Amino acid sequence: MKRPTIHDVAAAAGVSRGTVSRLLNGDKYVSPAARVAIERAISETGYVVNRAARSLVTQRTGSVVMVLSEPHEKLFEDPNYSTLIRVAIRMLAERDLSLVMMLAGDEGDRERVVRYVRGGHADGVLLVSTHAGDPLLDALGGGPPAVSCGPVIGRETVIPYAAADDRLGARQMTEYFVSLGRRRIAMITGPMDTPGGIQRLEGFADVLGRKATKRLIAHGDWTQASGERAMTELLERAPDIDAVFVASDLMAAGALAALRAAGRRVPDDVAVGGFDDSSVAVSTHPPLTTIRQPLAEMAQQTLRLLLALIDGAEHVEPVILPTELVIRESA
Amino acid sequence: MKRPTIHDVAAAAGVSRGTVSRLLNGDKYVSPAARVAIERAISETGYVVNRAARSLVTQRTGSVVMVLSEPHEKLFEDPNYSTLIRVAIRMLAERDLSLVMMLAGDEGDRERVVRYVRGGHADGVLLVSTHAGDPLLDALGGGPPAVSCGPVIGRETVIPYAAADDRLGARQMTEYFVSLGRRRIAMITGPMDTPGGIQRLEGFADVLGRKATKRLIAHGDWTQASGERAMTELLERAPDIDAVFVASDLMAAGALAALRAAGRRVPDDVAVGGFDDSSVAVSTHPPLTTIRQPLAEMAQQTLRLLLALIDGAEHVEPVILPTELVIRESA
DNA sequence: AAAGCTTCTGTGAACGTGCACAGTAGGACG
DNA sequence: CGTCCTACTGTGCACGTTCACAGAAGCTTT
Repeated sequence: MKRPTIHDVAAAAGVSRGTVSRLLNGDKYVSPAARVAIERAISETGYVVNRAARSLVTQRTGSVVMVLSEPHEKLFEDPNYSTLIRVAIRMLAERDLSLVMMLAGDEGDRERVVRYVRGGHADGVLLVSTHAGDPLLDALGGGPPAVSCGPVIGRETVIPYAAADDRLGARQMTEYFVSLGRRRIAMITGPMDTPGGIQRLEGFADVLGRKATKRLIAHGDWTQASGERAMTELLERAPDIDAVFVASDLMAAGALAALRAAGRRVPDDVAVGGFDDSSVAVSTHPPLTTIRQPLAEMAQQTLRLLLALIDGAEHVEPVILPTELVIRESA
Repeated sequence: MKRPTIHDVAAAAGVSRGTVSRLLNGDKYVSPAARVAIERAISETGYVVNRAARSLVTQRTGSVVMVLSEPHEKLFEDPNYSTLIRVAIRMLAERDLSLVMMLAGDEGDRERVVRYVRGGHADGVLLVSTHAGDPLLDALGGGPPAVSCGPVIGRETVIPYAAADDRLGARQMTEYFVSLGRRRIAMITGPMDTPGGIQRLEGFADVLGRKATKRLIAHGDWTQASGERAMTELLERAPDIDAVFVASDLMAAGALAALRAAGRRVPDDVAVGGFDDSSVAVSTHPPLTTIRQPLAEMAQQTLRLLLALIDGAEHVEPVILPTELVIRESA
């Protein structure tokens, strides 16, 4: 019991392969009579086009590969990914493209990705959380179009991306602290080799100017534990702080624990602001005032860029989307 | 500048297509001389086998499709998925299989999945959180092998799966409460049409017997808000409860909020136990005592089953893995 | 009536691979 | 010396599709 081919459909409809193919590929020049006959034949036989055969001649694969560069352990800690995957599947499906996933955590992985992509097995590449200076970026050049969700920093040849305006978000939070009358405002940043690490600190400094001294700034690595450590450190260095802007909700959860351990009340003694508006923001006590990124729109725009490039656009502009302050109880 | 074909490699190595093909497919009967010549030719030309052409003749696609049946909004709320995806990519890559993702949230999605799979575009199917009575299951019958991560309940034709022993986990937590001397132990379950909803309640009842009265049981839908509601409800019905087993960490976070609102101290007045050992378990205050599922091993076993079936195994047995009690501060 | 459109249809070739088969050379064995 | 076996190699075909092309039929224009 073999699967029906385009031949079988053509025979059942009393036309030739060519006509069926034209109908399938949206060509004009198919008579109404042929059209209905073929459509009936397709549903009768349960025909589904064979993508392998199609790829062979069209030189297109009908798939886009999403490359996850995150070190394996912390993959998906970020709710960002789930939204991106969901939106990607959805938008690609509309164009009859499928999403294949690959990891690029170590050298072996990266090699595999390069072979796959350069071997012509994907029509497009969707980079996620690729780090600056990742050799993957160079290796991928010259292949199918690639975009990134979130900026890739430290590159001369810019790769198109859509991202939230991290700097704006940081300004919003810092300004909110100022408007609350807080005077000694500290910050816990992310790693300084990531866009989020750098830009959120920039926004913070934009507002505070020279008041953003080194003494009031500590660095974390996005993990909850690092947030706790950084907060403890800050309290030692500057016991009189009355607000702290933490560059991610998860680190902010850690900071809350450290503040509690030190006997500070939140927000009475110290106001705490997070970033991301992730699910932990509402499970902490008190719930976190934070900055919401338009995750769905970021994902949509990223895919829009990629699809445009796949369709042959020469060049696309990066997209930067505004963030939003979400006020809860921690500030 | 076309990509090199097997022809080009053969020519460069001074042999025929057949010999190159044999080397590529691990056939014996390739002379050492030919072997080195071909290997050099491959690396010189940068040859990568064309999967489409291969699929066409082998009738295999080299890909496995992961079907996410979760309603879209709550997709990936569960850290389970990230582990599964990671492990799946990894184990499939070892066999040179790629992972493609599809959604099966609504009727249109489901139709697409069925067309894709029945159209012969996947060598295997990896079902995730498929609900009982999902029409997808019937539609997929007769196609390539399918397995599920987590049991699919209420089916006559059982589909192979690997899962954590939910019932055991629930017993562990309940027994722990008993050992602490708690007397009025309540439970907040998941939806009763999911395996986790049913089996965690069963384990609870296993230990408490007739003491597990309806008055002490409330139902949630896995969301934090539902946990909060259920807890409030329980406190009204039975103000004297001194412990509550919540079927997921996220719902437990909601329950903690309700308890705090009611002025109960945790764990002094009421002990709280969660389930999953997800990331929220450590961001709540106090951190949750919970049940850890061996996520990585569940994923590995699920993939092992699938790969065995793809390799032609007639039948595989479901795998049930033990859970583990993780004691933190909430109980 | 001839020529030229427009609309539609069928056909052969090509995409790059694996597989079955035929064939060759060399050694072992009777 | 002939036969058989082993180790290896080359070749034709098929997989299912799209695309370019040639051509037919009907209509309009010259």
